[in-house]
Amino acid sequence: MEKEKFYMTTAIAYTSGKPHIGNTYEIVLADSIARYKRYMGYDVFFQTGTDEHGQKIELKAEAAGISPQEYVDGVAAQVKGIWDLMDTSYDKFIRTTDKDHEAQVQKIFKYLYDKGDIYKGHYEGLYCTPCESFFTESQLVDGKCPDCGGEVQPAKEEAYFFRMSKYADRLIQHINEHPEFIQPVSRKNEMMNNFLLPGLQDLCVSRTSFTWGIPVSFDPKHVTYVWLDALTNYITGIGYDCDGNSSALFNKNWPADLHLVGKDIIRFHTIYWPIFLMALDLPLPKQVFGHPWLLQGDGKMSKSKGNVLYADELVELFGVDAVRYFVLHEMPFENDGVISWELMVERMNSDLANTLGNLVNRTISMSNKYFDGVVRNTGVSEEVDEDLKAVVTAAADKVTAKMDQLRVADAITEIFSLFKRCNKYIDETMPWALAKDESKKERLETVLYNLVESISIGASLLESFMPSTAKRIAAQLNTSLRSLDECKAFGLYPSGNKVVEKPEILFARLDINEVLEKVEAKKAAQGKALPKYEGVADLISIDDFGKVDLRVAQIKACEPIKKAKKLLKLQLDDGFDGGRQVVSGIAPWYKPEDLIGKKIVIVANLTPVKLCGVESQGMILAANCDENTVKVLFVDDSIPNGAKLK
RNA sequence: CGCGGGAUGGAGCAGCUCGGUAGCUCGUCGGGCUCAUAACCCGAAGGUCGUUGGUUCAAAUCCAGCCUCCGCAACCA
Repeated sequence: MEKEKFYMTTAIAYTSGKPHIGNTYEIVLADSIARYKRYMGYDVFFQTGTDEHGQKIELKAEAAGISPQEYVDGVAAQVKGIWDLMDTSYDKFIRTTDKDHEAQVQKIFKYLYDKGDIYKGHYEGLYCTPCESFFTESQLVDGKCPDCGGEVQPAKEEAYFFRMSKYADRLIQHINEHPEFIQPVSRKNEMMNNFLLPGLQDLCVSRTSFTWGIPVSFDPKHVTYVWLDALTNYITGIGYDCDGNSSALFNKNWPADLHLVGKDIIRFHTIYWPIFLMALDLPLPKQVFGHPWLLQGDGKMSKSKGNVLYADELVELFGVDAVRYFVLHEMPFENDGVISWELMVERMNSDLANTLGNLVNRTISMSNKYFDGVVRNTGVSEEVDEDLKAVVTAAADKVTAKMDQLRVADAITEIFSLFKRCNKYIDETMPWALAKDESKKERLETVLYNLVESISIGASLLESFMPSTAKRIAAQLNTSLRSLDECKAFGLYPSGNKVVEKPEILFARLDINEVLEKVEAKKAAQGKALPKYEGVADLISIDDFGKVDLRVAQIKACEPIKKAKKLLKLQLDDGFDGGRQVVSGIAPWYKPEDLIGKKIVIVANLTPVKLCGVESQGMILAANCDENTVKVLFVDDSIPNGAKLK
């Protein structure tokens, strides 16, 4: 019988930097699904890869002093390295800088242009120069820029657009007729209500403001803008050809059965991507699953503190399968999961070391102790065996049912229920008591056989999620992992087989304090310690200091900025005509009326910037008292406005 | 009114779509057992399911408002 195909993808990772544990989560989740589908008998093709174009990368490369290509080569290798480290079984790793991908994107762009779905147009609207933003008539406040209140003028900028509206009705119909298309369902309503029903805007698909992208073949000053470039990887990666010469792989696998993406980009995958496909006359993917995020909890880990979690660091401390187990287990289904060192250690100890590791260990130990490792089924059954057998043989179907709904965390829980049942069985049968009675010897053999058999099945089911652990268990039991069907029958472990003499510790228990110490030690080793004043910035010369022009100024007016939570807009008398406007992130600590009239110190020669669209011509000095408190530096009223500090 | 998510015994979560005994893991306490990685098994305590109101015979679950926490965004110059 021909195997049914199953084509699934992850989102491609953006190569602006090293992927952290949250990115890694997606590939591990996808991998466990891919492996389980194979296990179920599907002919799976599993694609992942990297998204390598865009302005951000251009800038990063420039900052690093290398070409964008060199930059993305480096990051892509890093991404692939982590995917491999996590033991993921992808079939194809596509990069959007692959030549065949680029060629196809150009062809697709041209095709859609010729077809009239892409047209050359303009960003047109009322432009606010300081804010560098376009607005529509309705967005204006009193005919002025809603952000800064400044004058706006009509302006336009050339760009290519995709006619989204043309296909909107078809898409709405498709979504309504295929309730399984967007998963979880809660996302479906979000898409419909927020984007589709109000009416789709045409999508800008080219840019002229940067060059690191796929040029539009017939208008090379434009490069293809992100979504047409990135989303198409799902078809180009398996050999789509716009001219009609698609590969056999493509013809077999398209449409995709599952796109696995982060919930943040589900919109692009359930609206823009299907519409692109309609325009190309291709069938739509069967399902898009927007998975939740893995967040770093407890405030002890954050980007700003420079201690973001990376998969390779976690692996170093816990091992690949433990990290796989953790990310899969902590991610319920619809809600975001949390990761912290404490939670990692708890799961390690409780589930992996105690429930699973210890079970394998004690079972093998008893086999050796009582029967020199030989496991025989003597068929001396008792009532208690029945429930064990029922639980064990039912596990496969339960796991499959959960996996069909992509409830990976629940699927794993089912497997661990099996192991827990085994532990209970040991207590029920009390092998050590049987061992004391020579007449119970055969009963004892059966008990141990039942345990070994149950563990064999559990390990087999576990393989998709923790591949190397499953193999290690099988090796210790001196057996091979079972097929899914073989997991539904009890008694396939060869009677008379001999397990290893010395059980290997699968997962060692960890002490949370030791782990935290190691983490601290590692962090300390990484950060260059300053000998005397810890946390103080590098030394500068007096000349460097001289570059900073500090002045006293008085606050004349002050008001909050509507769009911002933390920002206040301050009008200052800095001793110069007209004064100046400064924006400062002190709203959580000061009310405007508390500040008016006060004298403060400002940095007078900072390059002006816009914050939340409001121009700030300097910065006021304030002290970080602790993590959550900022206090402004007020100065003596007798100091004249504009006085320079040194 | 920027977008989104959450609030369920000490901690982390499930249950909510399709109202009707509040469940799991960890922790705590008590007990059992000793094969095993101080592990395993059993039992107990502990919850007005954020708040107010509404619908209903019945609300953790549906509806409205509120309070609060959190992510993201806005480059906290």
